[in-house]
Amino acid sequence: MPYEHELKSLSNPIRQSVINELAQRPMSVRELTVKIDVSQPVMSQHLKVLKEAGLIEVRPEGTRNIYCVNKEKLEEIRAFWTAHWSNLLASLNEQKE
Amino acid sequence: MPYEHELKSLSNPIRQSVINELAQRPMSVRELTVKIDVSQPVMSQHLKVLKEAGLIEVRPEGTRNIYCVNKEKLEEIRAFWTAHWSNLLASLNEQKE
DNA sequence: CCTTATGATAAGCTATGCCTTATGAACACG
DNA sequence: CGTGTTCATAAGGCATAGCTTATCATAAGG
Repeated sequence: MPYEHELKSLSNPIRQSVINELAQRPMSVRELTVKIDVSQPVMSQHLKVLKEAGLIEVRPEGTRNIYCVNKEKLEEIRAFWTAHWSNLLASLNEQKE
Repeated sequence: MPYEHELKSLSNPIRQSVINELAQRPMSVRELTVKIDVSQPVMSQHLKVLKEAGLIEVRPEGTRNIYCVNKEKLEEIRAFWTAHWSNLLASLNEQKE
């Protein structure tokens, strides 16, 4: 099963929120900890998971680390899931007939 | 975030395989343990999780329990995800312009 | 009945996930 | 430089996930 790692990364509420926030605009760790209500180390840990899954990227800017989503990756995932679920539901419909 | 419970259920490789198998046709626990290579108790435990998430259903047939996917539920989830990811990627595209 | 097949569930163990607290590194700024 | 801000990461703890083994219930079939 492809994209297992990515799917698992996205199965956590905080990380889902991070993706949602970063889809609006790039943000520093500090900003994210304020928007989503978590401690700074927790945020860094979740960001690490998302980064290792290739879902987000970092760019240092002075003392701050600006995170943004990896657009290509998200589009890849969307494409895969769309296809996968189409097949799934297609099989299901064949069962009935 | 809606469908969190369902998404989490689907974030496990064995449970993903179960859904894939049951999308082909309804199956007994025994059949599933053979197709996917796990012990019977493990399979029962994973089936319980999927059932509690509303993704599958059971029907007793003699000594066997036949499991099948809940088609309506899967279609609900697909619809939600499609919409959610469309919004996500739409926001992303607005960032660039 | 007795036996066999099937499957649910409990108990116990280990690994993992996610949090806290503490610390150190890197940069900006006076 | 010294100080403050931002952030990553290590260490430790606790809850949960997921496995094994063992057991029990139910139905079919002689």
